[in-house]
Amino acid sequence: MKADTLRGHLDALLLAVLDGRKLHGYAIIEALQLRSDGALDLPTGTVYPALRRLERAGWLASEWDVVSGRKRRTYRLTRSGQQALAAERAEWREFTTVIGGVLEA
Amino acid sequence: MKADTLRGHLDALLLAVLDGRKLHGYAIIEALQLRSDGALDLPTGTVYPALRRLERAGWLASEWDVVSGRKRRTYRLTRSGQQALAAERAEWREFTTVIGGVLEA
DNA sequence: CTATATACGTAGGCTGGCTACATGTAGCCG
DNA sequence: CGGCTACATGTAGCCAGCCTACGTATATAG
Repeated sequence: MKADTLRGHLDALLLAVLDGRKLHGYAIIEALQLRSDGALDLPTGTVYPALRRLERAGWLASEWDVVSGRKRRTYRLTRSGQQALAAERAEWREFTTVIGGVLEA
Repeated sequence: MKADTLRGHLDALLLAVLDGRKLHGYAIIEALQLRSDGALDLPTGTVYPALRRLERAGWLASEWDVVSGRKRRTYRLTRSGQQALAAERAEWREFTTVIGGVLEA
């Protein structure tokens, strides 16, 4: 998959992977690998800044915890993050309808 | 639709709209509007440079003609443009499967 | 004691579509 | 006939957003 195609959909992926569960950054990267059968392997330099951005936007909340000596910042969706996720999903459907419609006409 | 989501899919759109017919730049923009029910309204500063790039890549060929006093550069798919379009379509299907799979899991 | 996996983070670069601008013709409306 | 809108092509430079490359640190296996 070309690298640039991800653009504009990163937020949706991060929100979706946190839907209904709390995960820390490293686990988010692994979860995305799993759910995509290895197709998505996001670098930390992409994911960590994005998570902080989403937190600043009020869509995620985080707290530190320590698991076997290692510090983790664990993220969860906020109420408004849930709404943002719903909006992102709607936009995804519209996007695929529009582009897909042109490609398969 | 967010502006940046288009990134990485523009070539596919342009190739697809030229599949089986010849069109000039202005008509390409209109054709994309039509096929997308108005959702896609690409600026000329996006389309014209992209067409020249695709021509340099060997995927399009163009020729000038004059219709009622106005000059038009009319584009058509080359053989290798056809192949590129097929590849773009395959990539689109993979892309939507991967991202859609994560969003709707 | 070294390698690997786990874990977080930032600075700066790159790329590709967009904004803004420049140019010109045809046809319509008042 | 004068101005406005639609038609038609094109470039220079900006900027958002993701990635590359780096830096830091602990736990566990061999």
